[in-house]
Amino acid sequence: MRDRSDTRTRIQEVALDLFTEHGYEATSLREIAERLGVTKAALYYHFKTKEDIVTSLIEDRLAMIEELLDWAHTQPDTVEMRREFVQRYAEHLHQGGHDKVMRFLERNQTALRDNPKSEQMRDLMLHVLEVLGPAGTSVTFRLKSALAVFALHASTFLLRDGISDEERHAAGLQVALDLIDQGAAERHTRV
Amino acid sequence: MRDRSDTRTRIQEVALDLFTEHGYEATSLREIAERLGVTKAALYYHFKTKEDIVTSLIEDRLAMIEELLDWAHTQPDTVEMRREFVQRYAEHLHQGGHDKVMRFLERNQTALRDNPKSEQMRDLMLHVLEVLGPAGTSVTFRLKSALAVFALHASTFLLRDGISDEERHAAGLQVALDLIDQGAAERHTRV
DNA sequence: GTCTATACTCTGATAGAC
DNA sequence: GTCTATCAGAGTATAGAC
Repeated sequence: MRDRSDTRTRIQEVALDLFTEHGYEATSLREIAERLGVTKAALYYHFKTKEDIVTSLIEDRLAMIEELLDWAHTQPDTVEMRREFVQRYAEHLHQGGHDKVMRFLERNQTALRDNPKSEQMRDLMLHVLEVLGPAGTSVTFRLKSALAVFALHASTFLLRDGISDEERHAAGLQVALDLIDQGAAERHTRV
Repeated sequence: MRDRSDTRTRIQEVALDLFTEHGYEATSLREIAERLGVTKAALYYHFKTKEDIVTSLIEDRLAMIEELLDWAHTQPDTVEMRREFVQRYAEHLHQGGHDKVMRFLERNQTALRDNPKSEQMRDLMLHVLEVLGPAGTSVTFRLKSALAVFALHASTFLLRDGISDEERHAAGLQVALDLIDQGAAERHTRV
């Protein structure tokens, strides 16, 4: 992956920024090219289509979640496992800009709904939610599990004032773990 | 507002559906017109621009949140007030399809970022978060307050299986109130 | 209040020179 | 690996008939 050209990487970075800031559909290839100081045609040398840029952005992230899910399926279904799962998830999320990718996907869910890789991501995220809040458990339990994941994704931009990214991540993780613990207490109180 | 023509209302309904499902930018006026069985030009009789359709969709919602914020500012800053605030917010949200509007806005944040009414909504939502988790309180407290609001917005589509909308709303409200209560307990544990 | 017809702009994408 | 030139299609929007 690192033997790719520098331009290719720069295209990915600029595209991710613009897609997240202005939206996928609202960002034209002309805009990306302009910010890079090249022409549209140059982009087409590196990526066959606009959709291909998105695909390249998502792939690493998909692999990481798949790996994490594989691990979870070898573990017993306990609170400790779910805590550990959330911790690993958070760790991976803040590596290699994967939180940026998740933010991009969240903000462009609808525009990307026909993108195969994006569908795959939605599918994997449902599996993540299934690990943290299996079907058959109470509604509030499952909702809290989903919120735990969202807390990790959103802590970066939900907390505004002058605090560092590390503090944001720590707060997100703490709140997520709190939600997991609460779930454990009420998990079987109603179905 | 009810003295408006039926066609106008139908345009709003179809537009909201398509904007939410396929995304704002990805939805063309041709698509909306086709689904309604009219021509593009007919749309332009009722709305001056595509952006105007969005504006008309948001207005009611803006008024309701403003009203709620006005109420909050006459109240003392206590846990009871915040619980009451959340309950009223939830009630308003599920009236007149306002949850649909919020979902549309959440899913199209980026595409709508230059829309004045959408900016106004973001601004009001920051005030809502400020009521529930004032600046100066702990980071986790504020994050939980934000998650409480998100729980209300998201309960409708975060819970998939065969449960009714009423059950979804009830679960969302319960989880939101839980988060508010927790915040009260830890509010001053750190700044 | 809704139509047809049309103007104009921008989009993603391709072909072929350097 | 990047360029110029160009394409067809779709976008929003307008003018004017009915």
